[in-house]
Amino acid sequence: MGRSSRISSKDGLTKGAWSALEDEILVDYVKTHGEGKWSNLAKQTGLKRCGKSCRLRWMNYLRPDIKRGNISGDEEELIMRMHKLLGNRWSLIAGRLPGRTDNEIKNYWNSYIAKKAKDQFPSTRSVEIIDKKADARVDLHGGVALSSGVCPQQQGKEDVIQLNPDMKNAAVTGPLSGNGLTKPKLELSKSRVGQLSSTSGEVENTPTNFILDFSSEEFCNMLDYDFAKLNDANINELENAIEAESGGTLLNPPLSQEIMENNGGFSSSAAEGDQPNNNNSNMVSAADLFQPLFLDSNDGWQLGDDIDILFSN
DNA sequence: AACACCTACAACCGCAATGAA
DNA sequence: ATTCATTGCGGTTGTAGGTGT
Repeated sequence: MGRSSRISSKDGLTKGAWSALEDEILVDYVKTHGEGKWSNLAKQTGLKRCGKSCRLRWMNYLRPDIKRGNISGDEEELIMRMHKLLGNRWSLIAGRLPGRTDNEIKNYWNSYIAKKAKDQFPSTRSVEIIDKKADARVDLHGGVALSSGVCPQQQGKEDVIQLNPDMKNAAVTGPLSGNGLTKPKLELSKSRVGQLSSTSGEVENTPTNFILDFSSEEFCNMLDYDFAKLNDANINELENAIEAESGGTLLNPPLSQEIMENNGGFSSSAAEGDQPNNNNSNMVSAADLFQPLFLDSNDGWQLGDDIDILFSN
């Protein structure tokens, strides 16, 4: 499997599948010189491979401690849990699975777990959160983290909401643009981000600051919890909110003080390290959670494109 | 048997971070 | 402070082998 054709590039380097002889040269080199200095390898051994290719071959295939094939149930469970927590940070996930490479886990995820999860929740609403800045991505499917990238079976039906680039230091608000339910966008201002973060710790519990003080990970955790309980009623509410907001007017009142008080773990003090409160009786519904996202468009927010949330059927 | 399609996975690519010069 | 090389990461691609028709 994999690639087999051997190509010589313009600079005389070989690309494509590695031969047994090349592997042998690489292994011998690493035995003698240790890992690293990959660029020197080609020079010193005459191997017609770039350093990058050598490193990849060693890390993903030739390393003696690599465990190959048959990912166990325990490993799979761990991968799923880690992915739920970290998104597509394959190297971090691989770091928790001795002998497994990031490439292997990525391949396994893309070819097996994602499909399995899709099959498991074929008709459930899904939500995908993408933190482009942190390079984190979480797909929630009825509360279960799914795959990276493509949301299942709803191509052309995504609603996109773009949030601020850094949950810890920025507000989440702004006008929706786009064409209604098909692809609404939530926008924000990076200049405003600076203003708000400078008042952190002193600000009142406005809905904006409610979101403001969470790291993207904490925010994802909140969404994970809330969306496990997402039902048609608040899906509709959310969709109505998006539709109405496309006119650019204030749609929903801010989160009530009552909601804020009932969710002490979600207060602005979370910035100091509090974790989201997972007590059911104190849960904010998905619609409540997202109400603060739809604020007055006259605020002058500009586009920020570092975090996406996709709602999909 | 032949062909088309699917799956698994090795390898490549582009980008960002890091460190040395 | 800047430039450049190296390293590491995640996304994507290409292909052998498997499976279905």
